[in-house]
Amino acid sequence: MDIQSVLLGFLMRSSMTGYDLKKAFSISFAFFSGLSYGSIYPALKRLENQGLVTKQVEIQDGAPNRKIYTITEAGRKAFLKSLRSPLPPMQPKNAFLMRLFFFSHLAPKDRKSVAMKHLWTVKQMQAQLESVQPAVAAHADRFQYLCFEFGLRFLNDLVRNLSQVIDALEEGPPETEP
Amino acid sequence: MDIQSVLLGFLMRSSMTGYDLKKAFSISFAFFSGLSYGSIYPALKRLENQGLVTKQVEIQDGAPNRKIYTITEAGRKAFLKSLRSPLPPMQPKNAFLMRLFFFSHLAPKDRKSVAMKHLWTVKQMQAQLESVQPAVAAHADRFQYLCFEFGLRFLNDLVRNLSQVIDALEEGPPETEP
DNA sequence: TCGATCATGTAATTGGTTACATGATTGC
DNA sequence: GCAATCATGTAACCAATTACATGATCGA
Repeated sequence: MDIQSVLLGFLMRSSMTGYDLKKAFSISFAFFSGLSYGSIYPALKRLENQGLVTKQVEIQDGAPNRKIYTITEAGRKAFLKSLRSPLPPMQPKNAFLMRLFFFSHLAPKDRKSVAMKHLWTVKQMQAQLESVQPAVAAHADRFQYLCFEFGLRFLNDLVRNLSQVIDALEEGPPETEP
Repeated sequence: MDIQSVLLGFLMRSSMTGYDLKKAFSISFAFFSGLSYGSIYPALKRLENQGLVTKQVEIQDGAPNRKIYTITEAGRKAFLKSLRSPLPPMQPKNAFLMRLFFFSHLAPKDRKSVAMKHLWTVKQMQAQLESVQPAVAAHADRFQYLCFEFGLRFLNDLVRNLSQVIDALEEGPPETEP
């Protein structure tokens, strides 16, 4: 799902500014993605050119004028179409696996160190996601909560998987000690 | 791990051409990444400029001259350094979760359809990875085999996780039928 | 008084992909 | 005769990030 469709998805519920959209996105997708203004504002411009959203300008004094974007009928149609369209083939990129692939070039203690550090960061993510549970439970709809639970299970599985790798690392042929 | 380090990683074992490197990479990393000539050749040029590899040209008649790249001492050092360097914070991007997040806008049967199709593609990947097992067992070193096993478990877990999402989809409040 | 929040946007840069351009050899 | 393999490289393009630019208001 491209950025334009995501923005349309949020605008399905209510009209918003680019700034609001960034916040909504950060809260909801913090775990599995990210978005910056440098991509949001141009995307909104494109959506407007394509007639998928309309813009109302609210004049402000101190700050820049707020530009509130509202989804159009065409926008709703486009969003629903993209929501049903086939998912692109996924490639689970994994920086840690790249390292592991070349571990033969590393001393045993370095291998363990790299792997353990990675496991630790994953556990950090896990803790962080768990800590958000009350907020999610309060605001998410049924499907958004399913996303959250998917994330929890995903990280749980990842921790188990990495732990097995680390175990296998330990079991390795005992290297000659000095 | 950036592209340059990966190329150095392969060159640690033996000298190769850009063409060979692409093949080596495709075989080893097909599951979790991809690389094209459009990034390999420029990367080799950068590595050469930085003195991390040297180039020997083998004159050929029909085809373009083969350019065999060999890693230097500086290259080995750089590779080992990058292998031990901290992993960048990972973000498990997931196109399916984006969809799921907005599922409330979809009819129940469309939800199930999208989710089932995704599950099917993941199962395809799983089957494909399993089919490569003999080749991997024959050529991979200990750590490369660990990568392979990680991949198998990863896909297995993903299938379980998605199945649970699909189950929850079915359990949903019965919508009024026409 | 300092940082956060509100609010917009552009320019430079990154890190890739896809398509284009070339052309001989080998196996089916 | 046609597809695949060998072998290099560039140019156009794409989607995104980061840094830059601006500036008021409000709470600790």
